[in-house]
Amino acid sequence: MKRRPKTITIQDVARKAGVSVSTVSRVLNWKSDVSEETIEKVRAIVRELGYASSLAARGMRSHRTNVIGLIMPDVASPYGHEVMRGVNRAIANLDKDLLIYTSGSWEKEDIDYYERSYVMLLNGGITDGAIVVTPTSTHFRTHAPLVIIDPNTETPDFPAVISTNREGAFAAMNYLTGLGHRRIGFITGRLILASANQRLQGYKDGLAAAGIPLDEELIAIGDYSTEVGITCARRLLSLADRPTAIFAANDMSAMGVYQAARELGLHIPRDVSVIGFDNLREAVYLNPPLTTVDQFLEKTGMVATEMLVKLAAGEPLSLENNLYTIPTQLVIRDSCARPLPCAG
Amino acid sequence: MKRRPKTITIQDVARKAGVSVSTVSRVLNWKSDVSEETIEKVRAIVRELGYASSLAARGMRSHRTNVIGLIMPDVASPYGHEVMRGVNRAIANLDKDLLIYTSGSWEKEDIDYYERSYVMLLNGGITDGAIVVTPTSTHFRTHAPLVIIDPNTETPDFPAVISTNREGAFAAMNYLTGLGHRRIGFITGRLILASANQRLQGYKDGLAAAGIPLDEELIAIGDYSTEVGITCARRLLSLADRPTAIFAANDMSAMGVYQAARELGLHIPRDVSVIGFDNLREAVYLNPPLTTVDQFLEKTGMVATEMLVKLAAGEPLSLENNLYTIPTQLVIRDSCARPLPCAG
DNA sequence: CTGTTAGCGCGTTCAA
DNA sequence: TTGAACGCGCTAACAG
Repeated sequence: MKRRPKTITIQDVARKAGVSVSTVSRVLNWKSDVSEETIEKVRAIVRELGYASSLAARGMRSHRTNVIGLIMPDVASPYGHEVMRGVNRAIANLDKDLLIYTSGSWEKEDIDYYERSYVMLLNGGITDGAIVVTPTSTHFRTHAPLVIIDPNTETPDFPAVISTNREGAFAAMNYLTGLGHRRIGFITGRLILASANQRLQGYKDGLAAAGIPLDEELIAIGDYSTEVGITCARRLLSLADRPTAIFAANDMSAMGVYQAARELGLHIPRDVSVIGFDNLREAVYLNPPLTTVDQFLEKTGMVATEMLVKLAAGEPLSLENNLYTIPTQLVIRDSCARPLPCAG
Repeated sequence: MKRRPKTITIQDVARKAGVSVSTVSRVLNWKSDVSEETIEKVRAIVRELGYASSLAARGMRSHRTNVIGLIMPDVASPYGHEVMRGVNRAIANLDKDLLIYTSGSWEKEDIDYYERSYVMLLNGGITDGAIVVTPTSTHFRTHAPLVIIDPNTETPDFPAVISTNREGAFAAMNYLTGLGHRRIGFITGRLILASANQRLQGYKDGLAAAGIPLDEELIAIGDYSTEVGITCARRLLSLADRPTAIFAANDMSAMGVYQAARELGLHIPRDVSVIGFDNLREAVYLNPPLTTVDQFLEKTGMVATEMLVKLAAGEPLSLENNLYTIPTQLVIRDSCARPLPCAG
C-alpha cells in the first residue's frame, strides 16, 4: 500500500545534496549567505526531485505564505462566482496565490461553521489572512487580517465591504412606483442575512414614499434561490388581486419569477413587471433582459482583496466604522413596463 | 499592533479546562476513553473560546483532514466554474470540505506551477488528495490520491477524467457539412493543451470525411478566450472567400465570433453559421442560442470528486488505462443554418 | 481514564 | 558559510 513514491521533504533534498537542511532552506528562501556552488547544486536537486515545501509546515513556522484565503458558503452560486471573479482578478496581478475554502453548502453550516473554517485556515498560518463571505456571525477571534464581505451587522469587528442594500431596493421601488405600479409583490432573501432585511426595508420604504399601504400578503419569504423563488412567484401571481409587478430580492429569485410567469401564461413585462437585485452576468441574457439593481459583486471581490493585501502588509486602512461601501445602481432593461390600465 | 486577541491553540483550551492537551485532543477526535464529565467541560471551553484546530498542524500529524483539494489555473472562467459546480455538488453531500487552490491566471504558471501547488497542499497533508484541472504536465510525484481532469496525455500516470474531444468535434463538423457547408473556419484552443489538438483533429477528420480539402487559411490560432476569439473571427470573416460557417473550439471563442459578426454586420445564422464546444450555461442565452458540443463539465467535476473520494478511502478504481471517459454530445440550437445558395 | 513523551516537516536562531 | 538544536500546534504511543 505504501509502495508509491513517498512524500519528498526538505531532508531528502539535503541528504541528496550532501548539505544540511538549513542550507537548503536558505537557498529556497533566497538568503544571500550561501555559496554560488551550493546554490546550484541544491536547485538542481530540488528540480530533479520535484520538491516543494509544504504549505502547512512552512506557514506554521514562518507565519507568512503569500496565500490569500477566501471562505465561502458555497462555490456554485452565481453570486459566489461573481465575487470569486473579482478576487481572482485582483490576485492575478499580484505575486500571491488564492486558497478558497468551502463546505459546499450553506445548509451544512451549523452556527459556527465560519468560526471553525477561518480558524483552521489561519491558525498555523496556511494563509496570510482571509476574506469571509456573508458570515452569519461576526465574532471572529484572530490576530490575522480578516475582511468581511456583506457582514451581518452594521458594526462589524473587522473591515468589511458592503453594498447599499436598502438604498438600492428603494431605488428599484421608486422606479416601479414611478411607472405607475401600486400593487407590488416582494420576494425576500434569506432573512437570517442582513442584506435580505435591508432590501426588505427598502421595499417598505419605497411603498411608504409612494403612499402605498403595506399589504403583508404581497410579501413572500424566499431564500435567494431560484427554486423557492418559483414557489413564491406562483403564490403571488395566483392572488385574486394579482400584483402588477414583482420585486425579487436577488436575480436568482427573479429568474424564478420568469419561470412561474411562463407557467401561468403571463407575459413579462406586459402582464407583470419584474425587477431583480445583483445584476448577475445572466441578467442581460434573460428574455426579456432583466431590469435589476447592480451591486458590483466583482468589484466587491477586488476591493476586499486589496484591503486584505494592505492589511497583511501591515498598512492601515482608515475606514470609517470599518466599512467600505459600494453604491448600488439601478440598471434598466426590458422587464418592467407601465401596468395595464385595466388591471388594478 | 499585537493587541488583538491572540490565536487560540489547543493549549489555551487545556489550560483553561485544567486538563492536558492530549485529553483535549481526544475529546475533539471523539475518542471513547474519556469521562463524560471531562468531555462536557472541554466542549464548553472550546465553545467559549471559539477554538478550532488548525488544519495545518492537524494534517501534518494525522495525515487525514477530510478536506478535498482542487487545483485550478484560474477560478474566474466559465469553464472552471462549471467544474467547480460539479465538485461543489459532490462535496455538499459528503462529510468533507473543499479547498481550491489557484494562482488566478494560467499566464502566471511557469512550467511546474502545478507540481508546486499540489505538493504544497498534499505534503504535510492539508488535503486528503486533490483534483488537478488541465495540467500541462502530468509528472506528479506523490503518494497521495490524485485525479486529473483533462490531462495532457492519453496515458496519464494518475486516474483521469476526459471527454471525447475528437469525436465531439467530428460530430460538429458532420452536422455542418450535412447542412451543406464546405468552407468552414476553425478557431483553435490553446494548442499546448491536448484537448485543443484533439478538437483540431476532429475538425480535420470532419473535413476529410466530407471530401473537403484542408485550407490552412481557414484555421485561426486561438487560446480559448473571447478576446482572441474576436480577433480570429475578424480575420476569418474578412477573408475574400469568406467561410459560411465557423467552428470555435470552445464556447468562449464562439462568443467572440458573435461579437465579430455583429461588428461586420453579419447575421447569424443567415450569413454565417457558428458552432461551439462546451455548452456553457451562457450558450442557451446567446442570441441566437448557440449550437454547441456538450462536454458535461459539471458531471466531470462530480465524477472526479467521486473517484478521488474512493481513492482516499483506499478503494480501487479499476479503470482501463486510468481513464474515465465522458462522451460529448451535440446540442443543436439556432446558430447554424444551410449556407446561402449565392455564397460559395 | 488521564498525563507525559515523541515526533510530523519546516524555518529560525545561534554557535562553530 | 554551515549545521545542530529548538519550536510551531497537534496527535499517537506509552505510561501511570
